[in-house]
Amino acid sequence: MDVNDYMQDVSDTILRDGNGEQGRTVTVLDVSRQSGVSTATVSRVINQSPKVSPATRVRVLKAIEKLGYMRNHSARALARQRTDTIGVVFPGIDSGFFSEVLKGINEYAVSRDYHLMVAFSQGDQGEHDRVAEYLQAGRVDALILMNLGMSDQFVRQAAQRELPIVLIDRPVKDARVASVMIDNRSGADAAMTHLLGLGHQRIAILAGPDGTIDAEQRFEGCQHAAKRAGYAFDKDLIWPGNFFWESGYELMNHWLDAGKPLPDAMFALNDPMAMGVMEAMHEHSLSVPDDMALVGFDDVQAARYLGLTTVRSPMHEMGRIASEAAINLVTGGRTQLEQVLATDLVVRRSCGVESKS
Amino acid sequence: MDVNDYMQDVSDTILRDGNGEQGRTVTVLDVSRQSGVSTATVSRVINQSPKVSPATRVRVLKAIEKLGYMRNHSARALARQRTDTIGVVFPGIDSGFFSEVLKGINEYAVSRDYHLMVAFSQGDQGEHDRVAEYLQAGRVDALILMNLGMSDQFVRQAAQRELPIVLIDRPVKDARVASVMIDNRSGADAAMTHLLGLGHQRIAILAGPDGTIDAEQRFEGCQHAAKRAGYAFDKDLIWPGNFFWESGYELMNHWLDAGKPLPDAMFALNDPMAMGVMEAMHEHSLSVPDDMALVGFDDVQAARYLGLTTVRSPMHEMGRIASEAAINLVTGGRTQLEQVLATDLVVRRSCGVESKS
DNA sequence: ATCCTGCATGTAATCGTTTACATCCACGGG
DNA sequence: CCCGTGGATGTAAACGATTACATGCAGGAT
Repeated sequence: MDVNDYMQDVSDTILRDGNGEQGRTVTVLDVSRQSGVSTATVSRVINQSPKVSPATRVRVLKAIEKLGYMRNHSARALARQRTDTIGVVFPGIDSGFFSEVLKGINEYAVSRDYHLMVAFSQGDQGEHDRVAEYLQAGRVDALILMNLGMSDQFVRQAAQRELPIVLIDRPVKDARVASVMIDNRSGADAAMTHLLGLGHQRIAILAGPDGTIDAEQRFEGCQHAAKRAGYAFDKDLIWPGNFFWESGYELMNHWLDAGKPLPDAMFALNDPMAMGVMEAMHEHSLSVPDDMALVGFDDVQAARYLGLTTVRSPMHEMGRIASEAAINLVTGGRTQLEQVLATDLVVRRSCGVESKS
Repeated sequence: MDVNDYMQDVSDTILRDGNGEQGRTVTVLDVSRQSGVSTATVSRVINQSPKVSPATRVRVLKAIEKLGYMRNHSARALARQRTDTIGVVFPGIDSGFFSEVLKGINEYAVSRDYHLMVAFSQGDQGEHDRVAEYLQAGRVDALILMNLGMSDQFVRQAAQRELPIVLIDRPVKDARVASVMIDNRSGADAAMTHLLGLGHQRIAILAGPDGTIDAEQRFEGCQHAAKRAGYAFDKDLIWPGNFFWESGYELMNHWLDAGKPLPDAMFALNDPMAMGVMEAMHEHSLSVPDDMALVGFDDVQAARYLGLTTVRSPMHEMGRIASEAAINLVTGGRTQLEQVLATDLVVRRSCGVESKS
């Protein structure tokens, strides 16, 4: 195949190619013929290699334009052994928290020309592993796991396959795994301190499910604040929530239906539960904050709509940081393996302090 | 390379391969050697071809197990000219509607062994096209577009590239493009009829942005119901919303701050706006439904939390149907190109009728 | 014994790029 | 006039699978 056969100016060639509406895919070979260079050079142009003379570069670019060439991802990935894609495992159930994180992940990924492949974890244990397995086999360059329930065993195993892994909202268990967390303790401490500062005497805690890091750390924050203020919890006022809206709704309904007296204030360890509590109270014609002050945690979108005082988790930033960590791990850039992001209290009307927005 | 050289039983071979912890990737060739067959046969086993004797099948499977082989996606995609992946373009801003649709898409896709690649459209026009361009070049087998603002031109263009496209919540403009819609008209009609049936005299409509299909169809539904009931709209009570929470919030605030009298009822053409209205009223110490009945549209998750009467859009099912259509288009299965899904009214307390949940 | 049939399997081309290495050429110094 | 140097470009071998086609073989019909 003598390339010189094609050594004619672009405008000379017969126009049978039309504007690329043909069925056959346009490849680098077509471009190389059209522009009279080798496929290697075409590839160099595509990949912005500096080792191409300006003249050939424009010739190739013209040919690309004319033929409507688009590079084939699979072939490229195969040759380069990278996919420019990061996989994200998304929890099946989501209260808006992870959706927001996902946006952050995406935003940064896009800025580095990476793409996102998402898989949903349906909740049950076996499913978790199966879902993440999808992402093996060279489909993605790195994995971001947003799922609290993912088994440690799996994480380690995956890490051994030389697949960089970033964990969100979950501690590291292994080297080779990066993690991005939020400062649950300080956040909970601040919220608790705020409630105590308002002079509330009987403060209830709507806790999270046992065994999850967030639930534990947030509770620790509460205890720490209480101790510092010399406040002692009433055991009866520590409710066993599970982080779902329903749990707040039902626990509060039971409490009220049983005719028990409301606490002065309640700190629900995440927003959905706080919203469940609000709803139950509303249905009993009780008012937040008049009958009970209420504080949540995370600042999901709906919290603002409901005027819920809460602790803001920097979801968007978590995503960005995780994305950055993942890509840096792939490209060999430096990365801090464990990052803890600050939280801050957002005061709205649900805690009884008047404030804008 | 004589395969007979490797014609020994698996258990005979030297165990220098360990359990696959080596750095080099395990390929079909490795498996073929290990099991004493050709790569073709290995491939046949992997792809569940029936043309393999049971004996060899187990031998190959053992080898795969032993070496920890995982097939390489890029190579497979390159050879088969399919990726088993469908791309989803997700709107940058989302009130929970599209997240839910996405879950539906995923659920069905998983059941057919397809994967999901997502891209976010950041809102501005140019971005839309750029984002969807990602998904070209053989990265995905089909595209599901959830974005209202995607330009028609782009859609047609993409359709010409033989890439099956499914539009969600947006009408077809071209053959070769499937679409999944909801029955906005009937839904709005039902909501309006409900409000009229409750005897409300002054009913406000919080409309959607001009030019979007949903907004138009929903409004038509209102008009239809009104005409049938012999009810005439007050022009002043048709508010120009834009489907965002802020729009409901601000319009209601302005109205109240101006000291104008509340309507008897309001139908916000989507939930976020209804929630904005609720919030504004709440901040003015007004009650829904006592001071004004309120109905929304879509039944996003938060609607339930707020006791908002609304029209349910079958988001999950839309996703499922879209996913099914996309995959069927790829695999050549039959597909109905335009599907309209039914909506139904969900009565909660915001319209003044008492009812459970 | 011969031939045909059909199943199980192997051979090798192919998918579209990338990239290490080889080549070619022009230019400047000696 | 020769040679070394370096920049621009070409050659061809990967990358890891799939698959059309060829082959070999066993068994039944004749």
